[in-house]
Amino acid sequence: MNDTIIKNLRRHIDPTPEETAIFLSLAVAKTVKRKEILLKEGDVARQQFFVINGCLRTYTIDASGKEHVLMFAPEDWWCSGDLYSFLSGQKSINNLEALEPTTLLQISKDNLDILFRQAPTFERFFRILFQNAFVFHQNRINANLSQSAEGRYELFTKAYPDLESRISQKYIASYIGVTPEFFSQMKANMFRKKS
Amino acid sequence: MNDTIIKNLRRHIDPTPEETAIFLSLAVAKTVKRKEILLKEGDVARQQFFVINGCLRTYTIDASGKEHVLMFAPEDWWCSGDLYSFLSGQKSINNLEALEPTTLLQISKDNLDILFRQAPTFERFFRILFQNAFVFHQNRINANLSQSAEGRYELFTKAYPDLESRISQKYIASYIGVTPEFFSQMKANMFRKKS
DNA sequence: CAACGTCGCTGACATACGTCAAAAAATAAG
DNA sequence: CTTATTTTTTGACGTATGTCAGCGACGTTG
Repeated sequence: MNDTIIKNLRRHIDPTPEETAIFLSLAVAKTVKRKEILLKEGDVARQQFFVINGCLRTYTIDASGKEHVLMFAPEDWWCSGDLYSFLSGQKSINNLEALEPTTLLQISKDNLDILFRQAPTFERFFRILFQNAFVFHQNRINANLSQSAEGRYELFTKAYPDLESRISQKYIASYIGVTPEFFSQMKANMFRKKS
Repeated sequence: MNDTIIKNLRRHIDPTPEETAIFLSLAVAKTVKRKEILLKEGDVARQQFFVINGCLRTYTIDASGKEHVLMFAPEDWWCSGDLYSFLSGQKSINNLEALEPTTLLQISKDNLDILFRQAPTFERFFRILFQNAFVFHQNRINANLSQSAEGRYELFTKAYPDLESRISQKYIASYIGVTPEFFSQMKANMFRKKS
C-alpha cells in the first residue's frame, strides 16, 4: 500500500530511506466511503491528501446553490481540498467529497511543517508538485478562454484518461462548465458527427 | 532598484546576505520597450522573469487567430511566459509581451538550478510562490465556472487593483473571456445600474 | 420484488454573449 | 499640430449554451 506513494515521491525526488520513513511517520492512512465528505465549506482545511485508490472531487457551491467541480483526484493524485484554507487557517470555500470508496494518506499542516524541517528535500517535492499544478491550471484557463465545450471536454479526457466511465457524467459536465442537459446533447451531436 | 526584488523575496523567506548575493549574481537586469516580445509561441522559454517596473501580458493565439490573455504581470510579479516550456525545453505555446516600457530581472533555467543547489532556501521560496499561484488560478477557474462576465470582471479588479487605467480594455476583455464589444456594453450596463 | 430517488435524454423556449460593420473617440506618429 | 492608427462604442442580428419540464432507465433500499 505504501508503494503508490513511494513511487509518486520518486517521480520528482530521490529521498533516502530515512527521509521516506519520516514522511511515512507523519502521514496517516484513512479510508472513506462513497459520498463521504472530507471537507465542508466553512470549515478549515487541516489536511493535505494523497489518493491511493478511489476518487475525490473538489467543488464549490455558488450563490444560487449550483455546484461547480474544480478538480478530481483519482489514484496517485494529491489534493488539498482548499489550499488557501489549509495554508491560512481561514474558512474553506471548497468542499471535498469521495466519489468512490477511497483509500488515502493525509498529512496535517503541522506535520507538513515538521516534514519540511526534518527532510528539506520535500520542499523540492512540493515545489515541483505546485509547479506542475500551475501548468495544469493555466492550461485549463486557456481552454476556458479559447475553446468551446467540446474542446474542454477533450481536455478533460486527456487529463483524466480513465475517469469518464467511473463517475456520473453530471460531474464531468460541471467540470467543463456546462449543464448536464447540454452535455448530454453535445455528446449526442459529437457521436452523430463521427458516423 | 534591487529593493523591489529583495522585498519580494522577504515576503516568503529570510535569506542571508550571502544567499541574496547569490541570487543577485544569477539574475540579469533587462529593459524592454512597449510592445516588445519577450517570448514567442514556438520558441523555448529560457528565462523566468520578475517585473520591477512596467507590465507584461502572457497570451495564447487560438486556431482562428484570436488572442487570449492568460495573465498580466505588473510590478512585483513573477512571470514564466510558458512554465511548461521553461521546465521541459519543449516549444512554448504562449507569447509574452510588454504592455508598457518594463524593467525586469531574468533568471535562466541553468542559473535557477544553480540557485536551488547553492541556496536551498529558494526551493522554499518558489514552493510558496507556486502554491500561491495555485490558489490564484483555482480561484479564477472557479470564477469561470460559476460567475458571469461581470463577476469575472470584479475578480480582475481585485487581482490587479490599479491596472485597469493603465492598459487597453481589450486586454481586460480577453482576460475575463469576452469580446471587446461585449465588454464595452457590459460596462455601460453596469454604470447604468449603479445610478 | 416493489418503491423510491438519482441520473440521463429530449424538446421548447430563453438569454448571455459573439459577429460583423461602421462611426466616434483616443492615442500615437510624423 | 495634423494625420494615421488603434481603441472604444453602438446597433442589428446570430449562436452556444441555459432553463424548465417531462419521461424513461437504472440502482439502491426496504
